[in-house]
Amino acid sequence: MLQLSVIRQNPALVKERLAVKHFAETSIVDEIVSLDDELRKLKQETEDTQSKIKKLSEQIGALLKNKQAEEANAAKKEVEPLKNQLASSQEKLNNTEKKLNDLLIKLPNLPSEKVPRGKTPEDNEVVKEGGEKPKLHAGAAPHWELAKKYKLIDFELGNKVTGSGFPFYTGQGAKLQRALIQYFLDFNIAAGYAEYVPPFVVNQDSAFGTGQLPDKEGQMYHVTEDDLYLIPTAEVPVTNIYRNEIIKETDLPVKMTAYTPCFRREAGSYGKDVRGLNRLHQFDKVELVQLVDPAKSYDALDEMVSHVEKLVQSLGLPYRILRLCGGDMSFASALTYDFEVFSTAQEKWLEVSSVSNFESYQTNRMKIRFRNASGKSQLVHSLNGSSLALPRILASLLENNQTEQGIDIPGPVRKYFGSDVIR
RNA sequence: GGAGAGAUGCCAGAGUGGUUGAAUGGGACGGUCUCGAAAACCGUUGUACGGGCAACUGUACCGAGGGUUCGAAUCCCUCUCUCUCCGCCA
Repeated sequence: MLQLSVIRQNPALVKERLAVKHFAETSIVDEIVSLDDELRKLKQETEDTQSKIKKLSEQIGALLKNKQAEEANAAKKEVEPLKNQLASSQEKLNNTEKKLNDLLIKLPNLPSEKVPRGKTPEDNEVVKEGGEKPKLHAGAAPHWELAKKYKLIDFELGNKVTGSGFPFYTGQGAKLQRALIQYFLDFNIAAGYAEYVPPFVVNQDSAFGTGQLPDKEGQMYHVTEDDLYLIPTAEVPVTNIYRNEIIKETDLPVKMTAYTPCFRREAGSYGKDVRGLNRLHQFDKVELVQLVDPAKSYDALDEMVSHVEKLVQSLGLPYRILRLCGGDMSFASALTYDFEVFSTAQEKWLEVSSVSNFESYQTNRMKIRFRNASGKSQLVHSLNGSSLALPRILASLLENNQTEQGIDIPGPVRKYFGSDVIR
């Protein structure tokens, strides 16, 4: 969530920035400012009363030690009305605090200066295009047909065992999936990211910390019996590793990578986009997370974008990088770059990575801080990005690399896959 | 799942109602000493929020949430987690 101090210092600027995200309820900002004023007054009031009670209690203690029972009783009488007063101002304080918090949670992160204006995906800015779109032979097939032809993925079997959106990867398909994961992880580790295998379910606090709750509750699978959520991305458990921690400045930047399956209910999204591997309820992804000094977070973002770009390039896929417009970016993000690869047989761009700087939006919820040079604790900035989401990479790879003889495996993946081609 | 024990500062570990934000030891940091280092000695060593230009100051925090009391780390209740034993099991 946004830092209260930012809102207090410049409510007008906050409103102006929120407009870029097409966030309409700007009156919330004014409400927050006035609730904050009220909160400080109540706090002062409460603390004054507490202070008085504390002093009297100390006196009572001293009196009793001196066996001055009568004086002690008199002092006790004095405390009584103060306690009533305390109870009532404390109740007001709690109510105000809760109201303030509820409103604070409703505000999305402020978009950075670089975010293009605009409302829909068409307004996203293409900042770069790379790679070659291949010319496919006549009769080239979309990936779901190739998957069937080479027995790589069994969608029907997934339907039978679980339901739609939960495919089986079989034989060479399973092996290719595993090879890609391992290649991606090694690529990240070589760039200084520490590998984790996190839990695939998280508790409420963690889901709240990265912004999935309360905003995107319907997006996650909820294990009600234990009140746990299946992770929609490794970002959730991995970023939460540092929840409520103060990181040593010398340990920054913290760079982490993790492979996990991701579970998304995708409620209400059916139709043409869900064909084949395009949109699944369970998919594999290798994720990057960084926790950095706030002064360096945009450099870190650039570095992550270029890291992911190198990875995509190494696979030889045609790609483009988009800077998301205010209307298309996520609630918690300040600036997001999406990577899309071209799926030649479908003639469609598929999103395979989303790299974002969340500034202090997540870390303020999670209280992830570091101690700065002057000894003060300060929120770090959090960033994350996919490197990469497997199914759409697989889809694009199958389609773009198909020949009449088989499917070519990209150079760097061959040693993991153990072969140059799928036949 | 059953029985028992426990949760205190960076760590270990005292503290069972009254100057306890918390003994003691270790670690870390600063200093003295040294050519340098070790040892020894001295000192410092929490977080959050509020007030103040600042020195400073108020409040809260001893797993979490409630309660008893003039006063709670300390007593009571609920929850969570950890450990030991038994059961089950990849």
